[in-house]
Amino acid sequence: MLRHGWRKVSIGAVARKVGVVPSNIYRHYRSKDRVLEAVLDLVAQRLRENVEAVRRETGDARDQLHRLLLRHVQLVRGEIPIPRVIFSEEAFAGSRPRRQQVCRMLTAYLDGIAGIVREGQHHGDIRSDLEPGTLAVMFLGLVQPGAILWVVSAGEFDLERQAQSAWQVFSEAIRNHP
Amino acid sequence: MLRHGWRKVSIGAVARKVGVVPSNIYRHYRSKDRVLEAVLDLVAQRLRENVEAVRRETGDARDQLHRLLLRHVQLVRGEIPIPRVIFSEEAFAGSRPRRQQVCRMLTAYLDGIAGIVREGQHHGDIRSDLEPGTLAVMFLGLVQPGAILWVVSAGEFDLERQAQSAWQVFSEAIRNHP
DNA sequence: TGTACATCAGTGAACGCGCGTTCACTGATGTAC
DNA sequence: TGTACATCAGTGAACGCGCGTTCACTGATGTAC
Repeated sequence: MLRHGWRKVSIGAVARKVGVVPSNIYRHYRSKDRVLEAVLDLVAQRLRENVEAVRRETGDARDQLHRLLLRHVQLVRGEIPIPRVIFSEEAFAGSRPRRQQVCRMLTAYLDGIAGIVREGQHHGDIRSDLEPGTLAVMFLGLVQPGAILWVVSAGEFDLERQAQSAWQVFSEAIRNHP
Repeated sequence: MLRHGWRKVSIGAVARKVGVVPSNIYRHYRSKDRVLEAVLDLVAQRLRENVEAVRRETGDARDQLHRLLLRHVQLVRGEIPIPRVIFSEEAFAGSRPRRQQVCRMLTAYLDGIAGIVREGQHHGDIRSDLEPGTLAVMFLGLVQPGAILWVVSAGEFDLERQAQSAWQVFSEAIRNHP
């Protein structure tokens, strides 16, 4: 539905997707912008869930990051194409409050990632001389360019492969060698 | 001008920027899509120039990549905000031929980066066990998430600092230790 | 040097489409008594 | 159990704005002779 970015998504398209007539959307949301708000909330929730999930699944920080990476790839490839949108400039499509919402959401996600990194540093699994914030942003960079290539190439680019290869390099780079 | 993505750029805005009346644009371009084509050509040229420039400036592959990174940051922050657009999903804004054009442009840029990596591997400066293509995409990932954060945070995020820090980690990771 | 004509960037008015949004109306479901 | 009423998701028609695009026209510049 959002394969072409939010701006290209008409209320009509949303309505059709839900099996309803366009005007009906306004029974549930004040405006198109408020629909976007709701979708962004949904994505923020997914991101939070992913961070929590990997923390439950394993204790090792680097393993947590690896799993989070795979989940992130799934999110990007998944049925809600908004994540692609969020991690791109399309974030600017909406109103100012919407942009701030995206900013908060990204910051929260980065905090979650940085939190994992910090724990890994305490446990001695991750090099302590690297700033958690920097690594968190780099972490996003492991998927993002691949995601764009995947989209632009109409699905031809092998996103999983790229993510895996990039992860090997990154994982090795941040590893603490005692 | 393109601070809000191509879809938000009206022919009127383009015309105003050039100091001309909207209808006049059609004396020079058949349609809005063709204007985008021209701008994309311009950006492709800038990317090519950057790769060529850093090859001239220094012989060391890792130094070339470092310089290219800084130039890339400048391009993203520069007056032609299209680069931001290209490295995001906004690439989808245009028609199918436009998307393919973006795809070709990115591929060419990645080829240039991979070429530098390959030479560095031959010279023994960069680890030979890493795939040049993978590293090229990773290279883009050193800037891209930062670029988006910079945009979404309305210029508050320190893009240069992030790029520099990320580069340290990446540079060290691909370095060949004899 | 001067005149006639072609060329073409530039203009303003108008058209038309897409799409977000409004509004009066309907029909089903649930609740009060 | 049955009737009256409120609530609310859902509908279709219509409005209006933004914007890409067209068109007839103008005015300056350059070229032919």
